[in-house]
Amino acid sequence: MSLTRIAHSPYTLVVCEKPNAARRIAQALGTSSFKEISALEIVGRRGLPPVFSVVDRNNQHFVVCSALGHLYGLVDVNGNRSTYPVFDVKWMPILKKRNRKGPKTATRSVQIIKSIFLLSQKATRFVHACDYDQEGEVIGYNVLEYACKNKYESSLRAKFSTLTDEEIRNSFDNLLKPSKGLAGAGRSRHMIDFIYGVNLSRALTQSFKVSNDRKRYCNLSIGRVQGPTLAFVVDREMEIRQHVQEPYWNISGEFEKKGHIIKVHYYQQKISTLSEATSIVNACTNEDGKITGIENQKVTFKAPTPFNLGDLQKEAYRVFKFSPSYTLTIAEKLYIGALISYPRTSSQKLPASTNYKKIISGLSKILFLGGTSNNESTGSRGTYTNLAKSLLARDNLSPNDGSKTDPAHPAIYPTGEKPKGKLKAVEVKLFDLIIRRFLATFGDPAISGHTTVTILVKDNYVFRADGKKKIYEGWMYFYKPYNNRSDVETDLPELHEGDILRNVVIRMDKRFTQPPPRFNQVSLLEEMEREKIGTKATRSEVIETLFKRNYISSTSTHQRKNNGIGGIETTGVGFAIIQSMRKYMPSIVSTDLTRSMEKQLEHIESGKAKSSLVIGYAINKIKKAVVSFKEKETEIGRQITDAVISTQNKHQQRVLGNCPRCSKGVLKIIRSSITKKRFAGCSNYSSGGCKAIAPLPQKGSIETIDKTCALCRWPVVKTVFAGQAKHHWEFCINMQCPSKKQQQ
DNA sequence: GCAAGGTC
Repeated sequence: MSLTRIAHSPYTLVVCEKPNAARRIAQALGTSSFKEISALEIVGRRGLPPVFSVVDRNNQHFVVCSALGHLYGLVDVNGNRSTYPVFDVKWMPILKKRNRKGPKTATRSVQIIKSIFLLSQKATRFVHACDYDQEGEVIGYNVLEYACKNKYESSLRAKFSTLTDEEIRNSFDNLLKPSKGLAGAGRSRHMIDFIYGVNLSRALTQSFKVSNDRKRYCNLSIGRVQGPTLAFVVDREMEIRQHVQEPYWNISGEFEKKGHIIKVHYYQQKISTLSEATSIVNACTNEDGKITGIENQKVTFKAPTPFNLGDLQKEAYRVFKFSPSYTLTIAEKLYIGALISYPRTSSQKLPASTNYKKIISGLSKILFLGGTSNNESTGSRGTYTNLAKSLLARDNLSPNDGSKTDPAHPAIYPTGEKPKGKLKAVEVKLFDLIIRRFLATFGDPAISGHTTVTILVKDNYVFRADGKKKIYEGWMYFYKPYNNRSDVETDLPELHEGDILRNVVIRMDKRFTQPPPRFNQVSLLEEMEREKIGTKATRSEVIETLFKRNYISSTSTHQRKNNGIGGIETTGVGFAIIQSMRKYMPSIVSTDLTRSMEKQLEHIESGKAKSSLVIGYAINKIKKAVVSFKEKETEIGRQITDAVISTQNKHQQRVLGNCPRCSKGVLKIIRSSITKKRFAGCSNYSSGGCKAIAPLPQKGSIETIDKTCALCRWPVVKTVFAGQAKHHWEFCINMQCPSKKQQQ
């Protein structure tokens, strides 16, 4: 341990939230002597956040250390997961891994805490320099209170919103008092979420256990964010089921001028009765039209805004069909590879201090060999060389910043670094999307011309024809493979007011009103954003949890409509959970809990309310709910149990689906007596000689999800690897499926 | 094998 090496002079210990921030802060503060000390020298362990020793402009000595997000979390003092209610909780170092056989092993958090403790021993002053938000305040509070031993009150707070040299130096020149209110509010938030979530989750799990005589186990959960999110899906499901289709009629037709066919539609989009529609069609059939108006409009589309995490997730879903959590996982890898900036941001703004030209010329050197299908690279030059050139030729570059901000991080942008190793195909895809989006934010507005022609038939019936033409490509040049608006131009011939058009045909189509579309992963995420539940970094995880618990599932292929692929529907379990919660703890499934909690926390923050009282109130409420829940335990359990068991049975069945080859048998999971490996084979093999066969992964559980591949009609199944339920994987079992060829 | 929130 070489604490002696840094402790020649008295120093201020600076506590940061994450290693990156520590490095930036040390760089900004330090003058010439910038020293990095490995954790190996402090606690004898590698792989922990580095510590920096710097001397600033005023010759003050700083030692900058870092947490790794939350190092402390709440634990149930009792520790028995099957008892509830539990109100006796305390803050403890987060222990993630434990040895299966032996005692708990010290984790990374414990090692970091130990190293910060040692550094704190010789510090004369403490600066809290975590992100300036509620969670950041808590992270620093816990480090200063527990690791540094009661130093929060005497510490000073560095307040900055971006990690630029200027802001950091400025914040250290103007250190504030710690925000006790903010820390109290944050810690209360943890407490309330724990008390509600853990107690109700245990209550649900227990009720299932007792009502099936403890034969089966099913992990059920609910919480302040899970509850309302599940309720969104359940309520939408109800709306869809209760929807009554109403018919309406659409009238369209074709006119002709000098051999050009012009498609027209009746000005009124929906005609509600058959008689009205018929009378219009009858009246207009074979009647020529006269142009009474031509309106030309120039429509401009501003460049897109820089990505924040939500925007990136939406776009990656739209163009690649990546689920939001998958996108975050890939983005994290790109971030760790130093290819993009920090992805968990809600900001749509790029800092003015960014050296755009440097990044862009860096990007122009990147070349994806056969990576993206859509580069316009020429010869051996980089994938983005041409795009970069056209931007670098400009005098000044300013991105089209959006309105959303983030206290801790700028929008997502590529760093301009070249990938060090070979990227996976999905990483290339997401990286390409981020690069092109970044380039496109500097582009000019795109302009297209829209023409609306009004056609009158028998002086009484109004039809319209629309034309669309690209006038100026602007930013779309950079974002080409991913442009949303259809590039299809609808051409109109040259037309003038007063022109007579020959009537070719007028027709009507019967349509029906549609129920609202099912949520997909992205629209559910958007709903959570709108209702302000969860955070940018956790929303997609919560959706994954609902899948993992079998509360929600992807709709079967044949049911896919409206919003296309990946609709989410609720399962029987999801229904049962929401029903029983609505009965016994209605606030947990509505967004009210979040709303009222936020209000209480604001009061704590401003000093108007005491956190102990707010938490006491929450405890009281949960106590009452738990009592009435326990009384009805068997009754609730029965409701949930039926749903759980039928879902479990469904998932455990060995039949994967109908055999697409012989259409008589079913594909079943079979274990080979020779190789002991499992595979899918047709039940019609011995009697009918059907040789349909497909390999299956040998590890993990295989679940049927009532889904058939859209391309080859073979069953689609889901595998979950033990302990990694988050990363379940759906695939068509047919090795010859065209979808597998497309992916190569 | 319980929440939600940080970060790797």
